[in-house]
Amino acid sequence: MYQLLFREGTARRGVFETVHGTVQTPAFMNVATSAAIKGGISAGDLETLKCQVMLCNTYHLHIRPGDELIADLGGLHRFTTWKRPILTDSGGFQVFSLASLRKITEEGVHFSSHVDGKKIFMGPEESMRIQSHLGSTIAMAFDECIENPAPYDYTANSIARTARWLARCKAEMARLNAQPGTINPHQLLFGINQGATYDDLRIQHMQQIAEMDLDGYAVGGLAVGEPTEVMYHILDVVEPYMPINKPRYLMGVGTPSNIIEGVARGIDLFDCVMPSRNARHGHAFTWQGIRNLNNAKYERDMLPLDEDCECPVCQNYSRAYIRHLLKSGEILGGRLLVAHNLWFYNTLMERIREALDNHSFEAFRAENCEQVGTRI
RNA sequence: GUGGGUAUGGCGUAGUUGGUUAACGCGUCAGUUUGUGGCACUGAAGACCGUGGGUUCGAAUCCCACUAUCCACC
Repeated sequence: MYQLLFREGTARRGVFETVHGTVQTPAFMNVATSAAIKGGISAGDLETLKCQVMLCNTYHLHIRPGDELIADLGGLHRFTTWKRPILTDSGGFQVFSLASLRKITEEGVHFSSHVDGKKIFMGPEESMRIQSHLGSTIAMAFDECIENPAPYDYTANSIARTARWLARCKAEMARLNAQPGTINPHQLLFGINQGATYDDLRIQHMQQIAEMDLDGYAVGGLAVGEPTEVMYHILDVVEPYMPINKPRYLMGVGTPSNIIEGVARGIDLFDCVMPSRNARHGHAFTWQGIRNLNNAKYERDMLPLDEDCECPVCQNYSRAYIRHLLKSGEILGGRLLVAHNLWFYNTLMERIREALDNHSFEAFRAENCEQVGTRI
């Protein structure tokens, strides 16, 4: 149950109640594709890092270790020991990212497993069944994330099919939630807006799925190669058609400034692999911008990653030590950077919420966002 | 001491019927990364090819000497 507390311009401050606890929005969901944050961060660490929601992936967990196995073991919460909300992505994005191995039909998508090449079929019902087995707090609809650029006609056909799939997702989710023995009988379902970069198709599809009265709405198919201004434009275009009393999720986004600009355009939830992936490649997000800890200039730098950061890493470790760990291939280097970056992202959201609470979001945005002044 | 082998960017190597800007891996330096098929990807710097002579239009490549190093033998 989402409650919109108030708005500053289009930006929203809200509270999202779930069976696994409350989420203060705007919020960033920490990506744990295979039921683990890459880089060695545990569920216990995540609490310390101020994470509110963990995000896992249907496709990956279906392939390994198998959703039925996880169901037999009591679901994702018990499996991972994470007690707060979990959102599971539907596998729809893999239709896009594994494009060379797929075949899309009205029924669903035929994949080849990236692990062993085995043929896999996933459609709306399969995705809902898997996510029900996982027992996540929020299930995402099974959609097609259209690649960029995409022809108009292809996009029009695709979003019509994604809408039909959504109806099937909703029916199947209702059926599964009502079944005795379901791990999370209150599992929520979010629909996903598509339409590539076409204003009219985006609006048309948003209107269509808004009528289905789902538990939340996501904007998908963005940050897939289009210019940032185009992404912002699509958000501006779609926002008026998103239900006001439902949480809104911008999938896969983004940089700190992308997130601030997303909040400014009425988005409540975000997720992105950047803080973890970039950390593994040596980048630290800081309030002074990105630092590449591989750079030679940090060789003798005994300052913390970010002098303005209160995270456990910055309280204890120096840039020089972390650079050494990275150069030596020690996994601790990546682990410390991932921890710092997740703290940074979760703290960014905290500061955004504080700014909203103080009715100073626009000032915060102007101070930090690259669209206006640029720091992060 | 005798015989034989080897000497190519920081390290390890490729490169001989002599022919345009000497290749590769690692390392170094820098960049990329947006619902994660990723200790990934892209790019850059860096060598007058042990030293000195010689042959040749032309030598990392052939010849001589020297130096260093390795192996075997006395």
